Formats: sequence, structure tokens, C-alpha cells
Amino acid sequence: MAKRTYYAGDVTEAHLGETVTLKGWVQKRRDLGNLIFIDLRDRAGIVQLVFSQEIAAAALTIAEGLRSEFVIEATGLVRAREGAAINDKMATGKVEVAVQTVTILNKAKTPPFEITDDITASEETKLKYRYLDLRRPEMQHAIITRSKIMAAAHQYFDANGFIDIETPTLTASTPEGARDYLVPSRVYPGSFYALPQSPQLFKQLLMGAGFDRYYQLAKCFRDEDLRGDRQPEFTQIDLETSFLDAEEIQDLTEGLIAKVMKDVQGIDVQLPFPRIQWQDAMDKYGSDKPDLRFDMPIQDVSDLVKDSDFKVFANAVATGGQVRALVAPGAAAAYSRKKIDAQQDYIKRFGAKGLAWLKVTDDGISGPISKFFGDGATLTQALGANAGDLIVFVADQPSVVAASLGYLRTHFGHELGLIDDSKFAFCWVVNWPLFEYDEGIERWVPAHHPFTMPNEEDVHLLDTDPHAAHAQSYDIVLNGYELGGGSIRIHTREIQEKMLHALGFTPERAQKAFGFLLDALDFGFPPHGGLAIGLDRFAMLLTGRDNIRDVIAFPKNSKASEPMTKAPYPVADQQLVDLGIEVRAGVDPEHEHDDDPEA
RNA sequence: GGUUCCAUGGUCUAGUUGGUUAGGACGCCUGCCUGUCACGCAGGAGAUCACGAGUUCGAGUCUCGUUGGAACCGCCA
Repeated sequence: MAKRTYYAGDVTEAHLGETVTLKGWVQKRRDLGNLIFIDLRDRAGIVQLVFSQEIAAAALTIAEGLRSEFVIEATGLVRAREGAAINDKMATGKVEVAVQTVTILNKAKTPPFEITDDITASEETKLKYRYLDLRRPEMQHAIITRSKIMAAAHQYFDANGFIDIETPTLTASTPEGARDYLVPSRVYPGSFYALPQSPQLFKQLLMGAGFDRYYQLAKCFRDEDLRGDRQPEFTQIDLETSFLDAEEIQDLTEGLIAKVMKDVQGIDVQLPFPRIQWQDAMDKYGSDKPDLRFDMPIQDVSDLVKDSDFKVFANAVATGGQVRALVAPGAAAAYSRKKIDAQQDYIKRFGAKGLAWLKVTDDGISGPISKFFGDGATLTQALGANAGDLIVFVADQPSVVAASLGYLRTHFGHELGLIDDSKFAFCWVVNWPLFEYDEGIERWVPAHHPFTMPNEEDVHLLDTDPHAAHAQSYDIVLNGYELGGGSIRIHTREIQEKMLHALGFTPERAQKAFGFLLDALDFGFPPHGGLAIGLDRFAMLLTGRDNIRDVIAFPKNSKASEPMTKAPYPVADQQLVDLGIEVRAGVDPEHEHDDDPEA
């Protein structure tokens, strides 16, 4: 085998007249008889190979037998393409390689789908043959982008005095938070390790150990149901620092993001990012992760409608709720009654009872509830609505209003083309509540986690009214996605115990679950704080994808299984015996293991 | 745990009131072709209509169930 001189995608006019050796996959064969073109693909791109009698008869004969996805080595002369032969659509379209010798390194069966970016195969098929799907240029780009983000992060942290420290993957189950993935212990039958949901406690303890600035690209595991932006195992860009306040940690994070945006996208982002109070984000955008690529704020009209004859509005305000509105510019014509009803049905899943609406016309307002508001001038002026706009209203408790209008804002943003896809709109959401009420389990839970420090002026509330306290926490948001989050942590036993007490922990339970942390706080623990960024989401957003599967080489499907290896899979009986485990129920007969000793 | 949707050659799909030789595109195979790049032309192969029951003279189509998949809500400290 000859040595490769260039990647196929890197051959340019600079190499004219040069004899090159390329190795890669046959993307496409165009056989014109005694003239054959082969598109040769490797990770850098595609270049056209030419085979003909005049160049080399033997190579032409071999080229006749080439098929899609054969792996070949080709040596030939780089020459210019002229006139109509130039392909402007190809990066390498001004050159081609006249092949003198070609070797088939390996043949290939016809792949189950074409290796092309305008692929039509289902997600299921693509995941089953993931190694083929990954050959597609856009997938290669996604995975390479991920790698570049990681490289930029390593460089940034190293340059800023951070120490890369690995924390355990086999660790202890935590009582709060997501479900843990458990790993049975052979040495202690009936006992289990847990895979970490995050390195949270370990990185705090590293601050206690004096490392001062820690980072890690950490694998995290959560046994919860999947979404487009959620996988059961994912990677965090995790950092923790001592002696820095929230502003300083945000500055460091902005530096990291600026470097990533520059190195990976070539974009100079404007610093600092806007800081938005959590309450303002909820009020104005109906979301704690607002998409700031477009404006379209939610507006409160409670005062304007509380005395109206439209009972739904009046009653909502009278019973402690609110009425808020969203002006969808120019949407009146595009939104038929049927289309609005579809949106109404959608927001019912957030608990909304209905969706009231008005269309603004040249001479007032129209729509089923317009009769309650005269010519509507008061409303349209207050909302800044113009003729042709659609106004939607939700009247309910604040959380329902926020979820519904927050969803609708994003919906209209996309539908009305208000979102510039090329934009990256970062912001910080700060000053979160320390706790939020969980309707499902009917108790207060930490808005972030139980190690988050309350605001200085709210520390005393832990004794009196903990649920009114706000936290020194901050989320970094990009284009409507929670990119990451962090906080200043509690570094004294006294406050940490109060926090756990407020969460309903007895001192005994607190000691049992978090005793090692509480003990550590006794031994001169520095003030500290940090943050974690979701690497997968970051890579997803930078590559313009809408599913994090696309930036993970071997992801799980929506049912948390991996179609290629078929994991998870029942294990051999002997393995269970070794672990002292008996499987009680839920074994799917189709998924039953064969007692293959290799398994 | 819940809601909605989907399953037809290798891939993506059409398939009407239940009666079709299950149609198309891409891919694949054979032949022809010296400037193609979505090559072209001629011909060809390829389907247990996811699985199992049921209704019916007759089911890709209707009903029930099962399995697999996708999205969303819950969940994700």
C-alpha cells in the first residue's frame, strides 16, 4: 500500500500536476462506457476520480467493478477541470484526479440506505447501522464539531489554571433528584453502586481539598425518559472554583463560550451576555430558558380586563390568577379558527382551559370575544397591536399562563419566521427561587439542588420562610435551550443543615445521606461555586440540529435502548448468580437471553 | 405512568366506498455509451403489506390484541 498524500476533500488547485495517493470510499460511480467517474469520499470531503483508456486501461477495468462504499486506494495526477466540466457545487469541483493505479482494499455490500445528506431512512434504520450513518458528511461534521468544542474547552481551562480531575463513575446512589442507574456489587451481594447523575458532590469536595479550580468533561447518567434534547448518558463540561462570586464564575464561563464560538464557529460573540432575572424571564417569555433570537414579549392585561363582561377574564383575576397576552404580528390572516383551535388543544396539556383571541382589523377587533371589548382600542394600544395582528390571551394561574404563552411565543416565532436560524442568542437567567413546589409529590423541592446557596439577604429566611428565599444560581441559556447552570454552593454546615431541614430531612436522614459532605464542611471549607454546561446540547445547537442524538456517536433511541448492540439485554444466569440477583418480573420473552457463554 | 401518531420490495412512499397483476421514486442487476457530477438510454430482479386473532364470499384497507418505532405531557434535585 502506498502512503496517503492527502484527504480526498483536501485536494485543491494548489496540487495541480502533483501525483497523489488517496484512500476512501466510493460515493458514486458514473460509468460512461470507456470513461468512468468515481466520487471518492473520506472524512474531509469528496473529489472526483477519472478513469479512461488514455489514462490507464488496467485501472479502467478495475473501475468498472467498483460499487458504492467499496474502500479503494487510488494514485493519479491532479489535473484541472475545464469549461463545463467544472462543478461549482463541489468544494473540489475545479480539479479531478486522473487515476493511474487503483486497488480495491475492501468490497462492500449494497448499504441499506444511501450514504448521503439528503437521507430518507428512518431513525430506527439509521441507528441500527449507525456506523454507516456516521459516514454521512453532516454526521461527520457534527461529531467533529463536538470534538472541537472539547478541544477548545481543554485549552481554555488549562490556560486559566483549571485542573482536570476525574471523579468516580461507580459511586453512591443519591436520595434526591433523578433516578439512578444502579450497578450491582459482586463483592457485596445486594448492594449497589450508582452511576453519577453529575459529579456535584465530588467537585465540591475537591474545593474542600484545595484544588481551587477544577474542571472535567464528565459523563453523567440519569435513568429518566428521553427527549430530543435528553439522553440517559450525556456529557457535561463541569467546572468548580473556590473564592469566586457568581459574577466571576459567569465571566469565566463567558470566556469559555467566547472561545468555543470563535474556535468552532469563527464567531465573535458580544460579551457580557444579558442577565435576566428569573421572574422577568417567566413574566416576559413564559420560560426560564427564553429564546432571545426574537422579541415578542408576553404582556399582562389583568388590570385592563378584570372588570370586563367576559367572565373568564374577570373570574381569573378575581380568583388570584392573571390574564396575559401575546401579540403575534401579522398572524391574523394566517390563523384560521381551526388553526387557533389546534393551538388551544395543544396548550391544554399545560393545564390551560382555553385560548381567547382577537384579530386586529383596520376598524377595530374581531373574533368571538370582541363584543366584550368595544372597538378594542384600549387593549390594542396597551399591547401595541396593529391591524393584521393576532392577539392571544390565557387566563389562569401564573404557572399555567407562563407555560402556555411561553409555548405559543416559540410557536409563533417559528411559524411567522421571526427567528433567524443563524443567530446565537445567549443569556443568563439569574436569581432563581431556592425552592419550587412539586405538585406531583406535594412537597417543596430544590429548584436546582440542595447545595445551592441562598442570596445573602435571604439566608435568614431558611429559619422563617424558606420557600420565599432566592438562590445564588444562574443558568446559561442559548436559543431557548438550557445550555448549563450553576450556583454558589453552601460551604458551612449550619446553612447546609438548615437547607436539608427545609427540604424535610430529619437530622438522621441528612447525616446518613450527606454525612460525608456535612463532615467535610467542618474542616475549613472554602466558599465555592461552579457550573456545568451540557456538551451535547451545545454541540447540537452549534451544528443546527434539533436532536442531541446527532452529536453523539452511539446514542440511545427514544426508548433508551441501543438498536445496534440491542442494549440493554438480559445477562446469562451465571452472571446473576455471581451477583446474588434474582430477576422477579418484567423479563420480556422476546428479549430473553440465550445462555451463550460468550454473552 | 399518560396522550397522539406511525409500520407496504434494500430505502422512502401511493394505495379511493373492502374486490388492483399491490403503483411510483431512489437503490440494485445486465447491456450500450469518452466529460459525467441527481449522467443518459434499453431491459430485469426484488413484497409473508410488522405479528396474531376476528368480521366478510373476499382484508394492505375494517375491528381487537401484540410487538416495534416517533413526538409530546409527567419525570429530568
